[in-house]
Amino acid sequence: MSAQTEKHAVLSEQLKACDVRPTPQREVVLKVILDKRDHPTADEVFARVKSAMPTISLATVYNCLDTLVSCGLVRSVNFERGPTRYCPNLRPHAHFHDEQTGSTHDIDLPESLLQKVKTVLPPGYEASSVEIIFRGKARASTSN
Amino acid sequence: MSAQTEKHAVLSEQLKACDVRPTPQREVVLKVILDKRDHPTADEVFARVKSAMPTISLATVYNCLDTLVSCGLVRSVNFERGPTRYCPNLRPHAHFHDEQTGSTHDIDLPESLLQKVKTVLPPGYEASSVEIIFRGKARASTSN
DNA sequence: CATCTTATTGGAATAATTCTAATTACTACT
DNA sequence: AGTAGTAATTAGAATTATTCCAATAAGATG
Repeated sequence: MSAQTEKHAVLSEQLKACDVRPTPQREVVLKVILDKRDHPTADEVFARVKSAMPTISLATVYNCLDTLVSCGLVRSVNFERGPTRYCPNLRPHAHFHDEQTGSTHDIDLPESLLQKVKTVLPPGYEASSVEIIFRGKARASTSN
Repeated sequence: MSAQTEKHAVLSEQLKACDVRPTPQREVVLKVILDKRDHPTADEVFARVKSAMPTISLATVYNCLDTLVSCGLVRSVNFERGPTRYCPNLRPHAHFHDEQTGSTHDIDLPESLLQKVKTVLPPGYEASSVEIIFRGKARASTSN
């Protein structure tokens, strides 16, 4: 089995495991998000996907992204005003938003910290997720 | 001095202290945000402001909100996809977003926790702010 | 292979925000 | 007070981001 075919099979399995039909569109959307590990907007995903599949529509990209988010293969993030961004990193992590460059960096979060943070919740509050966004400046920045 | 006049004077002072001209529009926008302590969108602020000042324009509401945010009298928050919301609570706090009701609750954050959270940042990262958003369900919910 | 369901498509519709150019309100001088 | 200069407001147009819709296509089920 070629590397290509195998990679394809992996994506396909990930989708099936979430009970969503592994359509070519979903596979290619998932692929471009996993390939370049940044935080693209739907439009940016659309642009990247078009080279592999020129006939795909923007509506489908939105549909696929929503599907991938709701089955947990991709996370969506909203920094300030502006389009929703999509994130391939599924480990618990925070986002650091560099205000000078506009770039976004993932910051791994140990489970212990997440637990600690949840202790500020008054009784009766059940958090299913915790999102942490830092803003500021970073010395060396390459990713986004 | 009447309570009304005095309140007016306070708002006016707050604006001047930030080096922004205390225009009637800015005062009324700030007032409606401080009066009902929820997390309104620009449109909701516009609707509330219109009863006090029917001639105000939506563009002005956006302008005033931007000004108030940048001089630190109001905070802006972005939950998922959707319009920016504005928050009168200036104490350090997190937001709890109740997924059933859609309501948002402020959760006070002790300074010690903020410090603790910042320890996850690698060297070279300087955070000027930390935003924390919980999502989940809360037992008793009234505010938003 | 007929039927039923689900996904995709392109375009129109809506929502949220920003831009623009014209007017109005202040401020600072004289 | 009068006027030049700057800043704020206004209404509406323009832009951006996203969703909706109706028609077609693809896949699953029996």
